[in-house]
Amino acid sequence: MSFGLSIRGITMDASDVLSLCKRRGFLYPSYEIYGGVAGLYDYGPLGTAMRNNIVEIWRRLYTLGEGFVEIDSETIGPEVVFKASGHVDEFADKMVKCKVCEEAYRADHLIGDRHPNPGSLKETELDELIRKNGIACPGCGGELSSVEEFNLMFKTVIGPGSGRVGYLRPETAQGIFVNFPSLYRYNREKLPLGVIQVGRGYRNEISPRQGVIRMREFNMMECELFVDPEDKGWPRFKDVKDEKLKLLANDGRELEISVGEAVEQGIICNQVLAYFMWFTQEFLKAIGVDGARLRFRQHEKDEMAHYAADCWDAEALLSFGWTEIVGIADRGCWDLSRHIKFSGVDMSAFKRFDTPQEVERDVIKPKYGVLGPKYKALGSKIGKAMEATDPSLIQNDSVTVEVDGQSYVLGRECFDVARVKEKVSGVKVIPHVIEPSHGLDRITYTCLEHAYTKKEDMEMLRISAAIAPIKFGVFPLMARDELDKVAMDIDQEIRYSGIETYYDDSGSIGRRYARMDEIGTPYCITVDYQTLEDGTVTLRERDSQAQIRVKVQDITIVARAALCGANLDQFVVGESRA
RNA sequence: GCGGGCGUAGUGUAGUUGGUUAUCACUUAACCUUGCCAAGGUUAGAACACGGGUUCGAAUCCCGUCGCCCGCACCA
Repeated sequence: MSFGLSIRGITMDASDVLSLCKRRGFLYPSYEIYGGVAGLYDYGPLGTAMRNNIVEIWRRLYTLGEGFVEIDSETIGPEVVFKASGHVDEFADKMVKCKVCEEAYRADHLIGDRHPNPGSLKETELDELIRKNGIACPGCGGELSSVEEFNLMFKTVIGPGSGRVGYLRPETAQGIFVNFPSLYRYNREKLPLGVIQVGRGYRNEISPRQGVIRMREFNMMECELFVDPEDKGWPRFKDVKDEKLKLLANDGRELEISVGEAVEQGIICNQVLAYFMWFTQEFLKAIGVDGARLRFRQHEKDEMAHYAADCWDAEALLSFGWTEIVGIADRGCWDLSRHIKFSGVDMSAFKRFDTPQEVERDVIKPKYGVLGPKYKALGSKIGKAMEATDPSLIQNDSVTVEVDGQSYVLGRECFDVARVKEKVSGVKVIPHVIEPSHGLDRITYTCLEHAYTKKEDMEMLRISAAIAPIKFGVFPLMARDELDKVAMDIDQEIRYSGIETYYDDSGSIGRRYARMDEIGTPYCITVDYQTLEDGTVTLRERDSQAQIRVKVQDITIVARAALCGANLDQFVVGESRA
């Protein structure tokens, strides 16, 4: 594919990156002293710091930038939540496999109409039906294995004894949906309402592979944006409509196109989805994901999740191939509708009209004076039922209502039809949900792999300064003659100003620079003999290896300016060094 | 779950017709040295995945377990 060609030449072995990550404290395989567990990884000191930086940038973009709110919901949920979300049925498939061709099938599908409700059967019952009916592999006719449940959610029990069945959440999203009524009230009953959540999700993957790309316990940053279903525009869309996106549409087209055109041409189904695709792209670039190795791929129609109306994945090119790191879906009203159905709670939003509308309509007015004597105690019940009946249902001058399971036909003598005026100040709508959902571990790993460079056995991470776990290395050129003391003071001053540093006085200066390069520290400050004479130090930039001299007294201001990517010329004293 | 491959210091490795104290490099730490990009020296630390068997003797052969990697399948 054409996006691949532009990056040909960057060949990467994930094991190099993972090896460095383990060696330098970014990632450790979990429980390694016991042999490890596939699909579980721990973040080391540097990995944790870096991931925290990514989360903080993301959080600020959504809360400060877009005015969204953040919540933190539980990771354990009762079964009904995941019945409503569809995960219980989607996850807990009863599977059989052909012993010959190894094709896997859903057991209940194979039963077909040999049973009225195959989906309700237990494994042993399914087994029995398959054997009794001599059902074989539909593909090759081979013998089938016994039925096994493939449950990709971690099941648990809430409370002692037999308790309630619960699951570890497979996504953070449901925690937002179930809180929608409270959040909507919090937002003073207005749409749009954006809610974000950062947290862990759990999926008992059959076969986790590829390092942190598919984990059994993983970190997500999810946003659920509730919008008016009839208005999927976005106020800031006009500001970004000329920005470019690289798209791989599900009609097979690959194109680089502006956000505005993509919506006009119907490639992306609405403004708000397109806006957040751009927003996602900017976020990813800001933390150091390589734009040349980033694209958006539209889900195939049959690939689309059970809830999605349209879905685009932000994919990064990694050594494993193009890998989904963010999914941006229009989930329509699916989630809220399901929770309405399962909980019985009204989770609609009230869409107030600008001016209340007067609506005239006909209503049935029962004549209680006639109903009472005729039906006695049932009279008022029948009357209420008649009031609730639409006058268009009147047939042959009579209306039929059902009360306590009994039908009553009421003739014209029992009611009038009257025209009434009603004030309607709005309508109830079920909000639609736009969901940018980020795989935090995959994003973190992408930053590491895209930052990884190797020159003649020298490995380094060109991590963006914004997310680098250590911002400044501080060294004395020699650990003597007071140089170390001065360097320690500078180190402390920068740390106390809120910037992460690493003090190092062991080994040659080159080795110390190399150590910092390897963990992606963008800048190093070195105290040398000139420092003692004129109060200046060298500031060395990682990628260019260029050095400038700056005043010790300016050091925290310079440090801050450097991290913001500001031009440092105004701080330079004397000659710079290549 | 199936098929294949593989488990030796933090990392990468040598070592299998069974044979003394398990090789080398990098890394790490301490000291010396070192006036800006992985210099050098001395010393130190650190490994045969686990369990059982065969044998006078097992990293090496056999059996089992566990784990990892790759493919198949699965992937909301």
